[in-house]
Amino acid sequence: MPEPSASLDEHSFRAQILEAARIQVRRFGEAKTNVVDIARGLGTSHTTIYRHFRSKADIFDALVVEAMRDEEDMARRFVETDGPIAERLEGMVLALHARKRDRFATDPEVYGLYRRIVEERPEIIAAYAVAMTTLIARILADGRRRGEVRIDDVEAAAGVVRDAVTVFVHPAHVAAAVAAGLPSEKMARNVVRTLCAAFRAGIDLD
Amino acid sequence: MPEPSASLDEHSFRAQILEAARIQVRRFGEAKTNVVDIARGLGTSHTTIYRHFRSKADIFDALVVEAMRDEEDMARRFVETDGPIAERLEGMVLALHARKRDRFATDPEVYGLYRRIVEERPEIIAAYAVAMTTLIARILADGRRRGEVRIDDVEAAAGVVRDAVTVFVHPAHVAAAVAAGLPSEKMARNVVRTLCAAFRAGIDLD
DNA sequence: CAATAAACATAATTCATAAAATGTTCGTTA
DNA sequence: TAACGAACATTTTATGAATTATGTTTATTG
Repeated sequence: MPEPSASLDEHSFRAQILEAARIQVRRFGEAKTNVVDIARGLGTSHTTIYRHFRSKADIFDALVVEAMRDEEDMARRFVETDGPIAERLEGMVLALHARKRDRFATDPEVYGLYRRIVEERPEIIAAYAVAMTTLIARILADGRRRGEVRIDDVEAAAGVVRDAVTVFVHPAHVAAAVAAGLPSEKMARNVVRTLCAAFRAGIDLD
Repeated sequence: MPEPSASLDEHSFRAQILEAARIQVRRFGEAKTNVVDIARGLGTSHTTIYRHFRSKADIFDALVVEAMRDEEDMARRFVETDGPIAERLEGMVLALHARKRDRFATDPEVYGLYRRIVEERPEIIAAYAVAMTTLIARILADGRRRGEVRIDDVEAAAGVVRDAVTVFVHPAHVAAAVAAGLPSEKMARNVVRTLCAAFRAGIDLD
């Protein structure tokens, strides 16, 4: 470890910038948030911020990526838990849905930052999808090991779960579902139960 | 029938306006299409168009609704066909996906009109969802009648299918999948097969 | 020397105003 | 008299100058 404190400072400074940016966006919206204001919120100049982030867009991206990591951490808890995979998958999907719903309701401006990522950063979305699919696959592999399900291709089955529940996890769909007052929890539960019923019965996928 | 020809003319005039609008959008894009230009394309004045449509937005909405009806008609063919429901559901979903993919590739400007509807006209989306769910329910009911599947609640099961395949039919997802080069057909087939496996095995839904 | 901010160039945004498009009214015509 | 278009009011958008924001360079400071 050549410089542990430098790395630590870097991390905490990044976190401070992100927190200052979050506060600005929350109060004034994405459109009216500029880098100088973020810097003022930290009592520094905007030049300093550009030593830690390449651009304003990078700061906003980082806020969304941070939220995605939090979700991933939350989802991972269902991987590391014991129990029937039907319960764990259902818990994971409902937790992801609830988290998004909560963020949309309590922090709409910050939540809205997802739009840029969905439109302009497909690789970030793809990476999130890969991470989530991996977590799902671990649960399914667990179920197969315990003889709870009969799945020949765990990867393909995980892809099926990921695709089938996307509508309950994708930020745009969650926002629309909340606005429409849909019974998303019930709908998501039904989808997960159906998928699990198929896995218990056994399926052959490509 | 008081005035059959008036209604017929009305219908054909509407269709002519929509066709003129489609040509304008295709050539110059949504942003640069105005009502006067659409009227010029028909050799009439914009006032005449306003006798048939309340607003420019209404014209664009109608173009999207027209495409949705075409899709619904296409989907209905799988309801009215004989055969195992697994094949019919798979055929329906793949056909809907292929239609969107085709429209996105060959007519991107007109395809892009869906954005306004998704953002600002949730009731149109909801009506489309209801129509599609009804078609799916008819296929599932058919399968139950023939003893092909064991489903206690056909409505709930149809909702499950609708939600699970939304990611393959929603215009935004189709565009993203095409852009990313995903193997959507295979993914969709796997989802439909999984759902049908569950229905064959039997499921109890809320 | 490492981190910072002042100063700067470039890009984006505002603001005022002109132009054009949307949507309505009403007289004309077939 | 039913449909149309000319003329009109209102809203939106295009235009260009002024301002503000972004991102970089350079000098300063602790």
